[in-house]
Amino acid sequence: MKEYTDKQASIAHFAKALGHPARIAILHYLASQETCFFGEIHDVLPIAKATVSQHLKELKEAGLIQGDIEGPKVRYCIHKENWELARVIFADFFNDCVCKKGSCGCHEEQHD
Amino acid sequence: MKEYTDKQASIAHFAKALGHPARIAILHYLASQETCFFGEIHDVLPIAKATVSQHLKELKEAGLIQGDIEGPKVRYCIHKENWELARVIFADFFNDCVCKKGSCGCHEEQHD
DNA sequence: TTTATTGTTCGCAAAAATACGAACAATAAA
DNA sequence: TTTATTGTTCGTATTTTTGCGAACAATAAA
Repeated sequence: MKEYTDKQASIAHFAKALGHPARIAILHYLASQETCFFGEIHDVLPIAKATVSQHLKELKEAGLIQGDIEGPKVRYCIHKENWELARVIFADFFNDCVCKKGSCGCHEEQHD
Repeated sequence: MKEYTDKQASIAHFAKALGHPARIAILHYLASQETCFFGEIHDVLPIAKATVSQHLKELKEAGLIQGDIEGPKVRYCIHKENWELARVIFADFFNDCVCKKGSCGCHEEQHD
């Protein structure tokens, strides 16, 4: 009956931001390019620019990217510090949540 | 203008399943308990049992947990193989997506 | 100054997610 | 067999997400 912990909320928040293929594609692209203007991101995605802008906004609000205005263009980039934070949070989560051998009775068979 | 890759869809799919604090809390609980019956999970969450059941269904459909019927009860458990798969997928993703020094022009200052 | 270019915001529509109580099915207990 | 326990499914309401075109603001170019 307790509420969720800050940690749980934090993990869920990052995960939610990563929970759409367009946003994953954006992050993949940002990591692969020399430059990362909005227009280029838009060019490699199968969605309208208004939608791209929305996804970028969500990633920015989650802290995963940053956007810098450069003339009439906007240069986007992964936010390194928060990215490292997210990496650690997920790594810890996957480590904490291993179903230790014997911790529950469902190890006999792994069926679905 | 291309569509998303299978990899991108896969990452997003797992992330989406992790994108709610109740589901994170469920996974935390499953990893911490000797037994993991539905009722116990319900007891530690601040939501109705119908909602708990729904979240468990989503986690199961994402492949992250499994449920075994035991008498009138259902014993839930993390699905080890898929859990490892997700762990690797996320670790790779966070490794691939580092904004390499000099890869784009936004390293001078890290403001938001 | 006028005209392009660039990207955000607005307004809206459609779809999906979240949540609940009630009804239900299945097993166990009396 | 009847009753209680356990968890899922159904139906529904509310909210959030996703997506688009059009309008807009800001800078750059002509």
